[in-house]
Amino acid sequence: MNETPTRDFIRQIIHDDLESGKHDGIVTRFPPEPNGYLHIGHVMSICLNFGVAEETGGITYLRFDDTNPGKEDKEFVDAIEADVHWLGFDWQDRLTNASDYFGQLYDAAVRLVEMGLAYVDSLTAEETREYRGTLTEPGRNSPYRDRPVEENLDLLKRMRAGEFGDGEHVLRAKIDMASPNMNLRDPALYRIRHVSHQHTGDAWCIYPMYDFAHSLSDAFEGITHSLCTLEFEDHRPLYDWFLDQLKPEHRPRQIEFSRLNLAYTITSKRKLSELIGEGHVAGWDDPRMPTIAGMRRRGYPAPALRDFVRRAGVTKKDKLIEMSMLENSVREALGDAAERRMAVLKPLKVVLTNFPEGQVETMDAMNHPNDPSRGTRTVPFSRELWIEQDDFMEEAPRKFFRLKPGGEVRLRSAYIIQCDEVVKDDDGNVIELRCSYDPETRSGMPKSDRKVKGTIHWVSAEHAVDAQVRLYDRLFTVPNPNTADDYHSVLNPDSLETVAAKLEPALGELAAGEAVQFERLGYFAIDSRDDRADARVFNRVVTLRDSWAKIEKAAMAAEQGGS
RNA sequence: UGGGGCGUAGCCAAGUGGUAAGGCAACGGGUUUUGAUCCCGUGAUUCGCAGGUUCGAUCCCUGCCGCCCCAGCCA
Repeated sequence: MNETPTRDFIRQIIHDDLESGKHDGIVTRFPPEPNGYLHIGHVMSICLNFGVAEETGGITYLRFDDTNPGKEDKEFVDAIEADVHWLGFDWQDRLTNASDYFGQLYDAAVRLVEMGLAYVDSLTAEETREYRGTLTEPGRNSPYRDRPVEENLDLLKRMRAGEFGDGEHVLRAKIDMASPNMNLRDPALYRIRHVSHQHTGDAWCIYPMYDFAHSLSDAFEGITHSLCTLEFEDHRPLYDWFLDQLKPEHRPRQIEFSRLNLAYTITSKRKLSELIGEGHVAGWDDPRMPTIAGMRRRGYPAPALRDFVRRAGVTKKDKLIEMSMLENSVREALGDAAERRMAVLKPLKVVLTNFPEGQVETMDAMNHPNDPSRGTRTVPFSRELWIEQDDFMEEAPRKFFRLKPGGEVRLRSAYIIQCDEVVKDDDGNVIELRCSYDPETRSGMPKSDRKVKGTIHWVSAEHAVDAQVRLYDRLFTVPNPNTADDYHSVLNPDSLETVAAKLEPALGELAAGEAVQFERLGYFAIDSRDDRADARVFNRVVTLRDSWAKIEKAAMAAEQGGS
């Protein structure tokens, strides 16, 4: 897997800044708000910020943007740290919080007041909205806008001292109420919130707003390039305004790139949280969730996620990337890494009528057919086997290479068998196949290379390990659930199917965290939450590509086309 | 109808004055004891549209069209 990034427009700017000597080293930051779990969109930002620093020998801060106590939680802090580490990045001792700078931020606010560039406003929230104007009409100055500096200073000190209730006053920058850029219409700098903060406790009852805190925190940390998403583009004039007025030692530059959206998913923290609350998924780490925790539990390898965002690229164009691109990265990573095993998801009994009762043979199966150096494992073989229901068809089309009445098929790493008799229950359902095996066709024997069209997987019934296997599909039925009137209406009711599977014995001892390929089916990983030694639980990471499914689908479409 | 962005194949994405890289998907074919992997091959007379400048434009200019973001004391 190629992890070398192409030089996107941001890396080009950084390259140029190093070349020109504008900067001697690069400093970036990943600044999540700890109010939810990280998702696939954040992976892009993490890889960009940490990646760009790694590539240039620079450094990256993990800074929690904790300016809004009440919405933020320690659980999210811990999850975010775990997720960033798991993705493969290390901030070393550079873990900071916006709250670390509350003192400096307050001093900066006082300075703005002293410079006549900020004032305490006493309008209500509703009044403020009315005064702000609209997209097409300018706003009006607040009647409190021209309070004298001394009065502002006094009021600000008393706000900080806790003399006022929530919402009574707010500190605002004095910029331009007629600006076509709404962000410049005297934005709020501080609001009163009598809420204790996870880090600062009750030391403060006024908290800084994002724009003010972010711009200055970047400056305090010596961030050279502050990379964020497109919706902050028209905040940049404000970001720069703080730097222009306060002239901190370091001057960071904000650069915006487009968010990464994945088809058939949503990344709104609010909606994700609702899915959990309403019980549509089991939690933030449900394997169907587009969260890092969910994808990890599902079994996506971290390198696959990194590869995926590298291939998606960094640009300013809105993107909605197809699921197949992510799946390709996952399959590519697992194709090399995962050892092969056999498992039957929907079992159908096969009895080998000419195989001695009670006899057990031991087959050698390759752990990785594309890499013989990874050795073999033994698989028991006996008179009664399980095969996949889908691998038998009573009335099969010509192109069906699997088992059919009177037909032959090869059992992977074992013998060639022939289907002699189909046993049905009273309702006509096929419940058992009576077959005969050809003793001369055992894998490795001279006659084993006899030409047989199909090869299917199997598990010896008496040796099979029972397991629950969870088959996941996309969470939504439409590519862009965000455009639906109500995303609930496009939830995929079949996003999870649970089956009672039969596994080859070796899978009973598989270590957690190790993904394997169930041959002909897909990649599977042990569920980190529900698996037990005596009750195995596997998650399907992703299916294998399936050209037979395509042929079937095409055939069905042709039939319906009514020729 | 204010401001800020963006428009290159179904989805991503290079190229930015010299005659359209690459990946994913799709579709053919070959190898194969996974209908997997692997390998080979197929796609833009054209870069949102219309004019203009130029010997020559995806790239420069003008106009138009479409999509996204902004009216939290959220981030």
